[in-house]
Amino acid sequence: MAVRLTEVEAYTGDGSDPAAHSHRGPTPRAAIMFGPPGRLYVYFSYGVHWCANVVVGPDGTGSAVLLRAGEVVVGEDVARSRRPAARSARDLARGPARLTQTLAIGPGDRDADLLDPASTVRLHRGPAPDAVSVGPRVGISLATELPWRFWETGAPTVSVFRAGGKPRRSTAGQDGRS
DNA sequence: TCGCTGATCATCT
DNA sequence: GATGATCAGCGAA
Repeated sequence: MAVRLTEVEAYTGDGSDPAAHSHRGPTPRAAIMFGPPGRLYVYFSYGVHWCANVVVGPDGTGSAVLLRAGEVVVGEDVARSRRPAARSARDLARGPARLTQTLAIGPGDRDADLLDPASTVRLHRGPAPDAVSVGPRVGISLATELPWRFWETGAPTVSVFRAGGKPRRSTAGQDGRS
């Protein structure tokens, strides 16, 4: 089956991005981010979900692109069987954990080479979208000022913006969430 | 459609 | 011992 990506976020390990898993160096979890580009970085989120990233940049950079959303273009029946909770086609891969569920990506796909035709998960280049929008990343509480989320303008599968979890005391931003 | 809450655990303090 | 790069289900508007 295949999904066309409609929304992604960038994270860098060069020290300027405290929201990145690689920000504290190559810990066991983030080690794959520091490896060669084109590999899959998979992490377990909130004790419930798996999310997928594509490692990018020169070896050792610790940078990756989080796959946030897409639309199913091949194999919608398979996607539906994997995500019975989806109420509409656009919910099949709308959000990073839903995307991995639809693609059946999990811990077994860690460090998969996305450019190797023999891999179970692969990344292909598709036609460029008509327009791309840029804005703040979703669901993080650090470095919210970096406009490192990119999505296809107008795509119905794009995540609704949410500010990060609980406010982090260091930065000035004090919203009323508790 | 919006807002809230529970689930559940690897990672880091 | 606290905290998330989240989602689904619920009730209310």
